[in-house]
Amino acid sequence: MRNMSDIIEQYLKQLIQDSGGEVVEIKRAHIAEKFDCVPSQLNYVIKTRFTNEHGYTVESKRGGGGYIRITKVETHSKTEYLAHLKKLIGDGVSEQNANRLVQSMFENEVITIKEAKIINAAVERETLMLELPFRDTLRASILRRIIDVILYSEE
Amino acid sequence: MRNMSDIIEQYLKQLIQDSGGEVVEIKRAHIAEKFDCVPSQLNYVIKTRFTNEHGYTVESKRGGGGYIRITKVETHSKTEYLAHLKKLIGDGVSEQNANRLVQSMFENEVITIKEAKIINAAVERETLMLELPFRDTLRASILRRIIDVILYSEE
DNA sequence: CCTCTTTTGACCTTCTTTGACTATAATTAT
DNA sequence: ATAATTATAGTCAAAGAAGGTCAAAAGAGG
Repeated sequence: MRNMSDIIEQYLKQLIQDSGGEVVEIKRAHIAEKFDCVPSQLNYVIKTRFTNEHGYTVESKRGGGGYIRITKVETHSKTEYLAHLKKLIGDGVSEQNANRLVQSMFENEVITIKEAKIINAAVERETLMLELPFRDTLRASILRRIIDVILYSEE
Repeated sequence: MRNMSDIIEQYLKQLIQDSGGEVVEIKRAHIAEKFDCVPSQLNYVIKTRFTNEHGYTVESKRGGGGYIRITKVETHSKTEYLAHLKKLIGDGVSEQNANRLVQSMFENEVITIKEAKIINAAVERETLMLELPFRDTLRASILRRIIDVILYSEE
């Protein structure tokens, strides 16, 4: 793969899978050493690839016996999961976060890849042709409506 | 041969063929060096010879480990039909006409019922929260973008 | 000549990597 | 108990590594 951050991302996701698909607990320094990078790179990876929008929760503790725990958000109940996403969207959402949400929905098999592309296209910056902050508001509105539709058509 | 852009075009198409005829991933700077031209020439080549209309999709990423990926898309039989729809949409479209278009796409099996619902949700009056005539303009923009991804993301 | 296409380069934006400095928790020494 | 030390993790900004944009200059064709 292309770069260290991507590699570490994959590694962590594998760890989650291997441990039952829900959670993983790591030592920051340990992973950093394994991949021969600075510890703070782990923070970067987490901040860009394991956000709420991506469907993860991260907890950590400093000091002796410290750790970083990454938990995958429960998606067994599609209803709750989608309600959760709607909450994250709120009244406004950036394109970056929107993409993360869509990615998460795809990974959780709520939508297909084609649906993901359609949704992303609908909320792209260029498509929405508006200035901030209206653009983020509109994007949120569109996404919330789409999620509603997905909720309906599941039943 | 005639000029650098044509040569690079041929080279890239050859690369796609050699790798199974579907996709190629390059480093812009690397190709530029190979042909002893400025990196931005690659952008020119891509913009003039690997467009959607030519049957290609281009994705890219900046920063460390960056790349440009060119994917060849089978131009399926629906191409003309969708181009026609885009023309109909033009710079503005009412909700009613939008719904008709979406319905038509569904009936022509260009999209699934769920995709139809998603698209309709995205362009609803309520969702778009704008006054006329901006609303119709925005709706047109969204629909045109969506048709593009439908056209060029097939299979 | 005039127009269209190609070539170039300066400047911009985005993403990643790195490291110095900070914050917090546990352990050990006083 | 309290203080000092050690072990972790977090933050933030600078440096580095790509790719993107745009318009001027150069070239090709009619």
